[in-house]
Amino acid sequence: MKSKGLEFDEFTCSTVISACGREGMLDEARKFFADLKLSGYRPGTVTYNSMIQVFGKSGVYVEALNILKEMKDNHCVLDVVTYNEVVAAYVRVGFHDEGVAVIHTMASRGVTPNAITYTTVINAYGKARNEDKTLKVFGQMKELGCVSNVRTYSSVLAMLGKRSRPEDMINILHDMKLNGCLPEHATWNTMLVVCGEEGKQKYVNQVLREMKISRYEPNKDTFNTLISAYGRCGYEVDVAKMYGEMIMVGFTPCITTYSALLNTLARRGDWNFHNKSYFLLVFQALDVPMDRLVEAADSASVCSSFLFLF
DNA sequence: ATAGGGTTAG
Repeated sequence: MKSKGLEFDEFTCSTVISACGREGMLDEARKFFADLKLSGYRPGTVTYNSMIQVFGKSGVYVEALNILKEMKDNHCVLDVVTYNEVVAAYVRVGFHDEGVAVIHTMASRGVTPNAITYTTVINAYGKARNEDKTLKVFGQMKELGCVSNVRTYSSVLAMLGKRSRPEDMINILHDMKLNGCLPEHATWNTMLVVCGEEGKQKYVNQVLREMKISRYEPNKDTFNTLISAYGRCGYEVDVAKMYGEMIMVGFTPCITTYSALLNTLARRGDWNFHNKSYFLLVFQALDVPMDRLVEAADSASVCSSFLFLF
């Protein structure tokens, strides 16, 4: 471009800078940015934003804040992306409360926080298993009239999953549908993952009902997740039912499927002959190929005592 | 042109 005498613009600069960031080439980004300015280019909002992203994503938040300061000193306009990057830079290093503070700052400066802003902090609080703050920010978002989307809901659901709160998850799912937000494949998988302990099979059943109401077509992953979920609850009958249904609708079981079946057995822990014959009968009735099961056991490093069962 | 998320075994 230079040899042809073409000038760089905001498109060129942000593209180069974010490419450096994706590859973790911080020094190259620094040099490119410095050279730009030396050549007389005045960076605009998008170029500054991409620089903030580079340092924010890599956890060098002090440098991200320095870029922000330079941006202000040069009277460059700060937009919603700028603030969102600053929020991301803070939460990246665990400064969640500082991230929330940025939401207030931006609002007071006339830049309205959007779903991305809120989802960034909601997700961060969720990953930190901070149930109270996750829900608090989620509530504030709603009060201020910012509409949640599927990503916002996913973050809240993931947090509730980590905290084993299936009732709340189902409430959130209802809220989601009430707001016309459609659950995605992984949303359903997330819903199913929590229902782990004894007695939780009713939640798996409930989620399954919700799926049907939503006319959701389970894919292969969903069936694998369902088999695992029922397995974790110790509900072998439904494990078998799901396996059968999976075959019926035409999905080919894979290593994950067999591993989930194996782990259903392994979880029981009592390796007496009675269980052995019972499951072999069930598996045979379902046409589960034994060689595939052994292969799964092998690849999944299931304990040798389990292999002994066969 | 730059910003946020979730996925099955153990």
